[in-house]
Amino acid sequence: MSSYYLVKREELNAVRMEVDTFNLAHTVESAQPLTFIGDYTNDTVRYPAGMDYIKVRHTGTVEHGELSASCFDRDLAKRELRRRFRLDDNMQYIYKKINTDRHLDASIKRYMGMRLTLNEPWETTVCFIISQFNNVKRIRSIVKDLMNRYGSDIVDENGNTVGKSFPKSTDLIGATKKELMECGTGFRAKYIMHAADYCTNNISLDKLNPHDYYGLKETLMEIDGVGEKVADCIILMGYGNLNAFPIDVHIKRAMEKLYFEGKKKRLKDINEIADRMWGSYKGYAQQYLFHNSRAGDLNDA
DNA sequence: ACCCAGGCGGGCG
DNA sequence: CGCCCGCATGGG
Repeated sequence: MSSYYLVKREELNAVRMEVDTFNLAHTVESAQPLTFIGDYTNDTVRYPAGMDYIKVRHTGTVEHGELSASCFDRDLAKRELRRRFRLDDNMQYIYKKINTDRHLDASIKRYMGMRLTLNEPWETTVCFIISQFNNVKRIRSIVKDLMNRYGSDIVDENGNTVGKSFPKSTDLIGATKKELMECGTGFRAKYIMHAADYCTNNISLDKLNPHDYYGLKETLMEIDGVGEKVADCIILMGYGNLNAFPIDVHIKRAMEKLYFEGKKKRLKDINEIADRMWGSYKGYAQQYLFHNSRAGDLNDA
């Protein structure tokens, strides 16, 4: 039975790491890794990583606990945890940097241990193209449909299918507009088609320099459907560059309310004040503000 | 019936 | 430039 092999697989390939200042539920609920499937009652999450399927579990307290991951490749699991959940971030230091006022202080206290995640550039690009003018629940649904239709089967060592991979750009090149519409992509179908073509034939997302904020932004915005905000999301969550400060409707409203007495401001002004307050850590500030401003929003599951 | 959702591209003044 | 509009779709 497949369940037997899954148990065995987990026993054989489980990797454990100690982790401080970590909250898995907040990290997943903040809806940045849109391919993640969370099971909060067991404090676990599972998601595809390349042609592997990872299941992560957090035990212990937020202050000090343990992360365990199981997948086919033990070394991959170890690298995955560190990289994907940014375990090398010194959260106490980062909190010191972004805790500039009572708003950030409250958000940090509320979501203590929430991490940014670092995801694959291509997956991040597709997910955030889909995110535009959309809500999180539907974004997740669309991403899931795309994976089911265009992803490859992920199989364990016994040939049992355990999930679907995230489709590569080459997997999506053959997609027709009709098919993409059936996945619920709507008017974004043409963007996905262009992105698949452009990222296969014109640019190589994996070769871009994560540290070159402006260079990244310029290149990413060559893709149809990628503007300022989506580019910043990709730079932050696909390249791990904390200089990015994506300004969506939630952040815009929150920033105007908190720092401009509720007055309407241009994106440029909001970005400037973010830079003054949080400098090269503003990506983390954004994440805490974003999640806080979405609190009580039950639109996503 | 309306409104909104992690915006973007295109067109116009 | 800055502003404004349409855009697919599903859930409040």
